[in-house]
Amino acid sequence: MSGFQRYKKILDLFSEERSSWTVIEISKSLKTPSSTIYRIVREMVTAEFLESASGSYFRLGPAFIKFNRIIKFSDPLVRAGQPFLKKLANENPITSVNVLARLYGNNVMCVADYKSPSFKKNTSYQRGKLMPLIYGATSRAIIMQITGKRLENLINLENFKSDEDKKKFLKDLKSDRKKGYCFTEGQVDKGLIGFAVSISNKKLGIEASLSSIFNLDDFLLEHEPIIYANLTTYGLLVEKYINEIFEDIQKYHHETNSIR
Amino acid sequence: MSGFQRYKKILDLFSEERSSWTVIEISKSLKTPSSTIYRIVREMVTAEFLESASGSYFRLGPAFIKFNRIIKFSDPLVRAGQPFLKKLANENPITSVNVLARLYGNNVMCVADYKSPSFKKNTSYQRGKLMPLIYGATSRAIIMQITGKRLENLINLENFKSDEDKKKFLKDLKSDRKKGYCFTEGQVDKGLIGFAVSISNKKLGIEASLSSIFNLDDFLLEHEPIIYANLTTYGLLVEKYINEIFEDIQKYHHETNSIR
DNA sequence: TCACAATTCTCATTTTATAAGAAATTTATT
DNA sequence: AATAAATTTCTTATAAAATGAGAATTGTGA
Repeated sequence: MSGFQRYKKILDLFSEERSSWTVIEISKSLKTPSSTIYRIVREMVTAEFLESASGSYFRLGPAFIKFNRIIKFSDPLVRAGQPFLKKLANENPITSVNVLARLYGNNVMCVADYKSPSFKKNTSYQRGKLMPLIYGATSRAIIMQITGKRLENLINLENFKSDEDKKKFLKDLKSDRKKGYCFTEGQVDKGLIGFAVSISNKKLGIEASLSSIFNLDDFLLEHEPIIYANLTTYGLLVEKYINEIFEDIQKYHHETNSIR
Repeated sequence: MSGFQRYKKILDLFSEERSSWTVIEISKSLKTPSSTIYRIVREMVTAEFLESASGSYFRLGPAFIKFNRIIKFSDPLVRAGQPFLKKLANENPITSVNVLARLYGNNVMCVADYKSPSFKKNTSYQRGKLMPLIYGATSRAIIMQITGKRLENLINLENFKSDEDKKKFLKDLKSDRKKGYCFTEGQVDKGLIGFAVSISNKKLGIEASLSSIFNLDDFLLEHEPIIYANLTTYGLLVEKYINEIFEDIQKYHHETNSIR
């Protein structure tokens, strides 16, 4: 264990289910002497990546809240897309969850979400949540914009039930790519149906999607055209805004560089 | 520069105003050879604490979104208090911003916020934002629960305009502590007025506050009793729920420890 | 395709981390 | 209040890792 991994391994122990650990527990879990862990934890507490709670427990520190905020207010995708999620929710014909998600390494992560107030069910679509790569429209609209070797590598890391499944998946991907949008039913949460469009910006390295998720019970076929129209319109707008933000950033860096 | 600081120094460069940096820029800024920075940045990209953007720029990575989410769904204060912010907003006589904040090291940080939809003005009260320690009711309700040497140390780090100011501050603190609630006007944002109550849990090491912020223009004296009643009622409820969550955590750790 | 910028690699040297156990401090118990 | 137990820090020789200069490689835009 060396370099940043030393710290990362400790942070990775913390989860929603298990959000506080003692040094002894960490030490046992990582098979590392407690004197070493004490020193490392102390460092991380100083840096506010951990904080000490009661009864010699430690939990994740405020640094994450702080940096999350910086991302939220500066990430071009979130900045451009966030405002449209509420609009989508209001204009969709039925109650919905609306999501911006993007590819991070080999995972799809939800980076912003807005649920209509009347949407009661709990869903997997919440900012920060990792989504399965090959299930759900949200993810599909992301990977359908990826091709060639890169797609192959991504897909090879996934466990398909059978080779048939994999072939079908790739075939669907191809036809969805042509259409420019996609939908899936119950792949992530039972009783939910999702529609999504791709969002991308090559210069910023963004491979993302905008999606609306509905209760299957509420859904009627006649809703479909409106849903697609909304997603397509707002999807394009988000891309346009991302581009504007990109240009702002360019200009800003140009200015600050020339000042120095 | 050693240990975790090595990484922290780099992360600390990123801000809302300047959210992407090239290796060369980092290297200049930290006066460290670029070959070293390249290595460190690579490590952090692997760990998803940074990610590469376009044009050889790097920005904060998805790890922060992930860990922020874990905190949001597991921090006892946020879990207990979040649901009441909306209720407060609905039951307050005038449009308001409602905030849970807590002491982190020498800073007060907002950890949850809910703005009534009709509240138009932008405010400093947003999750993740650091608040000044000695200004505003939000902060006051936190430090008024701290006494003795600890209070002295905290206060000594602050820059008061004069010794008079400092004395007055300490005097106000004392009387507010007796009352159990406090209010301030325009100390953080001009034209806003804030009311707050203390929230604490010794066992969990939580020193926090619940506050409602209003437009000064909307405010009438007759609103005051209702505002205080709401804050006090919900404040107590939040403390009660924090306690319940604490007991759940206890139970959970007891179970998981006895299994091993 | 070429030139230039970005990134990785190599390696001798310096610096830092490690872990066992002792010491100190804090917390719980009688 | 005294004692016991648990938590945390400190000390140290030794092992391991980081550093940085420069070379080598890769990527990129005209």
